[in-house]
Amino acid sequence: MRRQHTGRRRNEQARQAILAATLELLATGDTPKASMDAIAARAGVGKQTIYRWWPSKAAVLVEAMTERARVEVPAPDTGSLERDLEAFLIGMFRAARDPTVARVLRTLMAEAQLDEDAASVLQAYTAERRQVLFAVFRRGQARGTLAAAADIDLLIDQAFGVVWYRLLVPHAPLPSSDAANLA
Amino acid sequence: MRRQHTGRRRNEQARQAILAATLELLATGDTPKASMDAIAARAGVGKQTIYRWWPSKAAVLVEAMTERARVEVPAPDTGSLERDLEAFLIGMFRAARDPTVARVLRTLMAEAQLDEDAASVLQAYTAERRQVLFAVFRRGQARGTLAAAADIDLLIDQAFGVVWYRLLVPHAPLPSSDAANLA
Amino acid sequence: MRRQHTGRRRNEQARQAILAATLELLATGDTPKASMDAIAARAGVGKQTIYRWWPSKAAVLVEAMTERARVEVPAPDTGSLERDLEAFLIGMFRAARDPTVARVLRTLMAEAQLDEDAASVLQAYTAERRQVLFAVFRRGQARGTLAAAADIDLLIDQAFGVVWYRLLVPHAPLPSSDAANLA
Amino acid sequence: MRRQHTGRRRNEQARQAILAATLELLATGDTPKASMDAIAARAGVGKQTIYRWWPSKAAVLVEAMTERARVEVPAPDTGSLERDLEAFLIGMFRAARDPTVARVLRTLMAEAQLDEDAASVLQAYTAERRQVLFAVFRRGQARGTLAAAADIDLLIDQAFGVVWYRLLVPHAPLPSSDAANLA
DNA sequence: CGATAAGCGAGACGGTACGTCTCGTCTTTGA
DNA sequence: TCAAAGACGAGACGTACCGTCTCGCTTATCG
Repeated sequence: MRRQHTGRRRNEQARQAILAATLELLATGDTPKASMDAIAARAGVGKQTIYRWWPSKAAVLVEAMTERARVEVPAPDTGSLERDLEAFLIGMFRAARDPTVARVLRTLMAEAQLDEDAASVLQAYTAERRQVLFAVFRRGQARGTLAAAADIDLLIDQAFGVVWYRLLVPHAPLPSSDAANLA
Repeated sequence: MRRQHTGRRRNEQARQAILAATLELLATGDTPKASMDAIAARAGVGKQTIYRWWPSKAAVLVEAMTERARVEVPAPDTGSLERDLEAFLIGMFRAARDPTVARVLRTLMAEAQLDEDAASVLQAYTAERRQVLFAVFRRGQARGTLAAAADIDLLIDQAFGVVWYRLLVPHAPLPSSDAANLA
Repeated sequence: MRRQHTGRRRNEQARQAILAATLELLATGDTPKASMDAIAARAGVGKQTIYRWWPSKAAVLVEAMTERARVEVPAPDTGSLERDLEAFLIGMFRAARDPTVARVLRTLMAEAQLDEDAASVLQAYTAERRQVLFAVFRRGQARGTLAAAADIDLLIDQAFGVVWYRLLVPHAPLPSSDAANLA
Repeated sequence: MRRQHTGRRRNEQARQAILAATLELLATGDTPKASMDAIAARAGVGKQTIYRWWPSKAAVLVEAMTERARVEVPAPDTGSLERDLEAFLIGMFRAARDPTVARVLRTLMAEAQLDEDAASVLQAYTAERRQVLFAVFRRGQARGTLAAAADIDLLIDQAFGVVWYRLLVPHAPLPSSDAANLA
């Protein structure tokens, strides 16, 4: 019988240090200085340790964001499509207003345009987020609040589109009131 | 009286060659190979000639895009807000479907997240594009087709948001039918 | 107690390749083509690897020369000042007649005039070479063959001066017979 | 019959300004900042004006040196080889002690190693200087003070070699006393 | 006096090399 | 067997000069 697992186990402390270092580096200064070398140095970790567990910088970014920042907006189920939607949007807007989260998302997006692996990481992340909103709309259709013919995908894109657009081309804040209007 | 202009004039041929080389490099292959070195080499131009006239890669991208690709969607004035809007959106979607334009826009967006003055270049470009759509909505309000209280900025963000979102997180095409629906 | 040395060790193969490439590039052609880029490319090495270990091109040149070319003229001790001196000079002339060595020395000297820390590299190299000749003259003084009042530094400068001068302003060859005359 | 000379004449003021600017730039600072752009800018002159009259930077250096700095050591004829030689050497040493002259000579030598044209300029300059010393030694032979079999070329090389060597590898000053010793 | 011909300051041009930065991989040693 | 430390090949970045090439203006000579 083969040995199941020898050697040292994954160091949870290191993992935390890496994610923390990533966010800290992105939080400070205007220009994002979050190079892999910088992250490793600040986390007191070898670069290989990062690459052992994450396939790319983007993956680190996503995990840092979802684990430590509060981006995972819950999908409420109040019984009313409008209220569910508004709650979701307000949560999303609030998260996006956090400067660190904003920075992470922007860096992630940039990375995704330049690197194929990063793109698929972002793809996975957004797909998962879309799923939540999808459920909200589906419930609306089930209840008859939303026309069965409505193009849910397009509706979702409108919601996420506004947030991303304001994140990436910062021309206006993201007040919660807009979330309500949008709904 | 001061002399008006001394020294050799800007070489228009070089300028064209640079813009052309930029688009060509972005058009080919999956990974964007549009480094400044590559652009200069392909254009048969010294790197300094690029840096003399454009402050950043982003600036080159925007100029290449607006000059040579057909991204400047006109703002029609048919008398009907709905028709104007639909025409604009369809034009925008069509432009975004061109692979080269898409690549340029994505690269530009990535650059803008990583580099401060790339950001201001993108800012200027989007502001100008927003202006066009702004006029359309204003006319709608003037005619009473659109509620005076409507948040035009938010409406504009919805429109551009959808396009950018689909460009940057490619999960679905940009069919013209969606443009109609959106309107 | 501090750790002695962690991390990957210096790659001796890379070091050799760099020094070899340097000499090869200097050996070929009339105009010296030994740019850092060219050296790195020919050695199959990243430029950073060169800059990690040598502060300047001059440092690479000196090391290439002392390691691979036979410039380290030994200091004989035959018992006679005249014979020692002649042997040293003949060795020096012979080395300087090698086209590659000549090219290296000339490039090194040029670099030293234009770059401050190239100058200190050359300084160190020449100081070490002077030391050898210094010992020869000292022995002469000890034996009484050379007047105690003789300005050894000046004598050394005459010896090296002639060689360098003929290297840098090539108006005549460096026949061994001259070395004898000089002695 | 062909026209002799039409058009504007060479601007002597510009010529002087160029030579002055060259020396001034070499005189200041440790690192030689005498780029052609810098010279032209400081002289208030177009670069083409320099290249119209001098084939290379080295040519400008030589002319700046011979025209404005006092390097042209005269060849005295006192009737005694020893005195002539000493006078010449003292003059040479004094000139070489001037920091600006030293800088010019060093830059010139560096240039000559990297550039073929510069090399021939230096060749011409040194050949002319050698001529002067050659005459001195010849007179010595004529008078019988110097053995007819003496290798004059080698003697000249020793004299110039010492000066150049101390200029290029600055390890000791150039006191006039050494000039006497050398003689 | 007007045509023709240089020379001039200014500065853009195609190039080459520089030295720095970051990426993701590879290697060594200590724990 | 894992982890830190850190060297490695690769390649883009933005800057500095080089020597050449226009521009439009100024100055000289000649028909």
